[in-house]
Amino acid sequence: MEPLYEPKGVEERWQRAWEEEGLYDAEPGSGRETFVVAHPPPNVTGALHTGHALQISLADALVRWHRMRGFETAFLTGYDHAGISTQNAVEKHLVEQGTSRQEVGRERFVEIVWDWLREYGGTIMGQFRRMGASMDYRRERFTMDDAYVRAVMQFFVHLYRKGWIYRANRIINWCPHHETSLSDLELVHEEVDDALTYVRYPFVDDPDDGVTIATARPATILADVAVAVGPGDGRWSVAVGREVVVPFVERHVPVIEDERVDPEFGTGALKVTPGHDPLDFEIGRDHGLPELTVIGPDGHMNAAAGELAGLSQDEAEQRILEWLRDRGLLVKRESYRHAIALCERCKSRIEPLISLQWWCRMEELKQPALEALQEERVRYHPESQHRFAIDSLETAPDWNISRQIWWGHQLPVWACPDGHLTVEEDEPAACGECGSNELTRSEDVLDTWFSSALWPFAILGWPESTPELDAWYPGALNTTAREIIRLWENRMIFSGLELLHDIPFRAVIIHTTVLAPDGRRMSKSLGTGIDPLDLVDHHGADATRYGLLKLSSSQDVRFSEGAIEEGRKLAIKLWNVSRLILDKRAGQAPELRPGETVERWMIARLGSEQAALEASLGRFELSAAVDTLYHLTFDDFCDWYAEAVKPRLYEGDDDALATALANLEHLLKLLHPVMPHVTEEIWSQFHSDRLIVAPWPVSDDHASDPDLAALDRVQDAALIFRRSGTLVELNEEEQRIFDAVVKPDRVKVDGASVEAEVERLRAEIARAEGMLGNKRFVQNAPEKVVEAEREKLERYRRELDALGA
RNA sequence: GGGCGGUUAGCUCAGCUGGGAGAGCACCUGCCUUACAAGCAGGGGGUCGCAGGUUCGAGCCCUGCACCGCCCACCA
Repeated sequence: MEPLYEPKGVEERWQRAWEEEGLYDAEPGSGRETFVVAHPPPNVTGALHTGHALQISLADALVRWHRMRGFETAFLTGYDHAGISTQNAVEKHLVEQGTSRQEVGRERFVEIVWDWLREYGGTIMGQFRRMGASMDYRRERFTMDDAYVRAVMQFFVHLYRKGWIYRANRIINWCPHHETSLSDLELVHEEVDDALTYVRYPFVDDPDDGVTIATARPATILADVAVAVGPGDGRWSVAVGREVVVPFVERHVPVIEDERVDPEFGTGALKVTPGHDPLDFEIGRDHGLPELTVIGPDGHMNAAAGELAGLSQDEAEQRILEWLRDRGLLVKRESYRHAIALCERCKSRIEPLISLQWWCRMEELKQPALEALQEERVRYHPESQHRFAIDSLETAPDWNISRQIWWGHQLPVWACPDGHLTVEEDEPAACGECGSNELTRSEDVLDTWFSSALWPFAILGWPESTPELDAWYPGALNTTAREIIRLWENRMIFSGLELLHDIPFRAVIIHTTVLAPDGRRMSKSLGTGIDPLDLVDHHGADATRYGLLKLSSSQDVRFSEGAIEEGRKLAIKLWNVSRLILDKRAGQAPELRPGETVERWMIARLGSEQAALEASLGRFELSAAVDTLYHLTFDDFCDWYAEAVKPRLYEGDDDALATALANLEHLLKLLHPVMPHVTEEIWSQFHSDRLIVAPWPVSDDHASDPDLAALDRVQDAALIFRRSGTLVELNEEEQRIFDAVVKPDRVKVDGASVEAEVERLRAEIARAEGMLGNKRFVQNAPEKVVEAEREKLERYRRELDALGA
């Protein structure tokens, strides 16, 4: 074996071999128990980021573990068309080429997107491979594949026919740049310095008096239809029921009472603008107020704004403020810092606009999903996220599923000139109501998440009945980030239950958010991102996987390269200890033939640590799993076992060699799910088959206690010797281990430290005696705790004896 | 404003149902020991955010406070 392990090259070679040899492939109908993971599809234009890398490390470790355990394992992948994000990228590209979406038109634009995707899309799958993700890449799916589109259409028609999809004017979040509506979940909020303007609205019957309101958006005054005050607000009781004059447009509107008005804010009086504010919209609906619109889809003042039509909102605001000043109605302006909504893609300020949109009723759809969550047929991990998921679903508002963009699944809705709507999966020949054959298709496309919601079964061929669907639904688990719970996870669950009457997966693993080293969120725009491919380049995919898993213990964690370096050290250590054993192999076959204490001890340790590892993996606690592997390898396998048997390996002891090979095999298997490449490379040195499909060792969680404890005396002796230079009496076999591992003739010991050691032991003894002398402790503490304390006391006394004190 | 999480060694973090305060990195000391100096062995370093409470016993449980982060959110 090469003295130095170089992951680069080796890793890529195995990635190719595994895939070419079909070892990632899954086939339905094997009859074996299945383990299916429909991995979250990355955006087709996306590049690997830390979140993906962690997600893959996590899912792939569990997948590889199950594959070795003999499950029929399907790790499925593909791409999401990512409507707005992809459209953005292509639009930017068009602008660079001196044209625009509007200029080329819709049909041509969609063609260009496809061309563009063929050229620039899909790079991320190569990056998944580079992480070692053992996905069945042959089965890659895309949410815009013909078959997938049919699934989406069928879902829409299904919901429509059940009466759960409807069209309604609602106030929506409008992005003036993209000229589309956005769901609440596609917004970001940002604090800005603004002004709060106090304006007096004169009473109709007493123009010298009036109601003073506060507004952050004077331009919307033109669309005011009422002034609202809190019920029973003494300050304004004289105003309620009277009419006031809306400035500039001089409209007469009522003063109403509504409990949604916050009396603490401003003057306690709110101008009601249903056309341009979500809260006002609700108030307007409840009070039967008109809904006026003075701002158009482009964010400028529209025709209804009269002489201000065509102006930007800022310009309109200036004109209105002038008007108010001239008439003494401008009470004051004060600086005001507040959060406003922005489009998460282009950061344009969101316009709340009234618009005709398609909605999906949640009331009925979510019920079975809620039951599934409450009964824990689907479980989110960790538990706190389970509660959050239930709460999110309970409070889920109706879902705005239409988008006014061009890239996506066009709604299967056709209108005739009379405005009748026909909803069919395929283009109908004639209007379902009047028979007109002059049909035009709705220009809207569906929210990207509407198609994502079908991912776990649409990729298996639904709505067709396929062997894959039959064998692999429901799947085992899904991994994702916290913020995706509402957007995706919950929606997959209710969609699966609605269409297939079964949950899509049993577990959802909500993974850690990896923050930048300074504690901020990793983001391209902040420049705080860490490119996982750089990590892979420098340290290897194994080390990167290990490191990310190591970091994945809590909800949020700061990235630190130290974790990755730890992984790299582990790979190197494993490589080197393998060289020690394998370089002496000379054709010897692995076989457990333990002759000495230290060998039985190592076998027992492998068994007990395997049990610990399996427990951690079973709980999806990969951080703990990785920690177990590290210490098993370094402390037990290398520092004790390998050191102890080394002399016998050099003597050419066949039993020791065969046993060492078998123990190495065991260790490689345990490490493979986390560090697949280096383990496979070592495995290949003494096997012709592949570790990736080697059987997982038979679980041995009751490794015998005597074997596990066999080295206790030697390890104690080593500690005493290294600290104080005192040799403890050992039996012959223990002495051999001691000599091999501790190498006492090579250790220089500072005699003065005997004193310190005696001191330490006396202190420990005093502490233990104190505890055991405390009657309350002895009476109340669990028996095993007291017993452990007694054993400790005895051991300290023995050690003190051994030091001759 | 709501939800979740965090505050433990210089740094990044473990610490399960209360009973020895830990790991990795960094630092110090000694070792080129025939797998590994990308290594081995040893060591220093922490009133476990603050204040109370429960308990024989609290990093862990309870109450309050402070600070930090993430997610969510219609205070005009």
